[in-house]
Amino acid sequence: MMNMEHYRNLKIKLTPQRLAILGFLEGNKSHPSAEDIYKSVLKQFPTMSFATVYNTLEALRGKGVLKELTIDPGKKRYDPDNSSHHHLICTKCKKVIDIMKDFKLSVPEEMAQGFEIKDKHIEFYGICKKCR
Amino acid sequence: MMNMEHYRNLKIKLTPQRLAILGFLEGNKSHPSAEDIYKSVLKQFPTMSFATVYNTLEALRGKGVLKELTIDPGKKRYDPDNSSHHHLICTKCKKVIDIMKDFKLSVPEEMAQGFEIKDKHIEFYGICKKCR
DNA sequence: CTATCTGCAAACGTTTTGCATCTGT
DNA sequence: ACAGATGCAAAACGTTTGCAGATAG
Repeated sequence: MMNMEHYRNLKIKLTPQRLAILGFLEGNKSHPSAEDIYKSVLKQFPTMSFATVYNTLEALRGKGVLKELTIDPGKKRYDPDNSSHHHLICTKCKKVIDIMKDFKLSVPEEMAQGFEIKDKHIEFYGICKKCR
Repeated sequence: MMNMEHYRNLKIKLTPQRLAILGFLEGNKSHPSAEDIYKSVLKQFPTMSFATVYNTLEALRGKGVLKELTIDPGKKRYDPDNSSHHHLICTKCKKVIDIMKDFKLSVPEEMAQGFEIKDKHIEFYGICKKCR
């Protein structure tokens, strides 16, 4: 459980709406979309708007608190785990699970065309237990 | 250079618009968006519409001629190379180059939560020669 | 001949923006 | 007090759809 001090260290204004979003995201492994987050927080704050959701997500991304995932065509999804890890995606139901393993991959220099490689993300695709 | 017979084997109607799209994609390593394709074909066919672009791309995807890439948040990009390969993306200018290497990766069973893994795609991120 | 495709315009889902008001620090 | 956040509505953006007319096979 994250404490208030942890949140204060983010140096962003801690409004009730933002605390609700942070609370929803904390430990959340569902890789939610903006709408998932909006719907959840709407229960506590009936005046919540998408503007606030996106504003908060962008602020948190800027602080390195979360990652924007582009695994879903047509919508962004968010991952509150900012550590380096990978994803396994069910191609039927779009469920996403974390793969917490550090793969050491080397790209031959002649393939990299002068790029300086900084990071990587692996998407594994498959069919989950339920969908099989 | 693909010949007409190759295209006929696709068993889709070969309209002039479709041939123009196929011509643009052939050997194209730029990973274009729908708009890139639309703009290019518009020069030859001033009445070209996005409906036709998307219709054709979906038909070609169905035939296994191209891949839809989700590397760019907010828009799909298309890769006329349907073989298994990976991508190196410049985080500044969004340039994408192909990494034609077969990485053998194993996901520990206890991490896979009963998924049947079928495929994978690696995105490498970096800064390209020009942007450095 | 006819199943399929084209092109237009409207609709859609997601994300962004402008702006008046409000609030955490 | 005031920099910065909220919430509403409108706009922007990429994509999809409905349909009347056109065309490849």
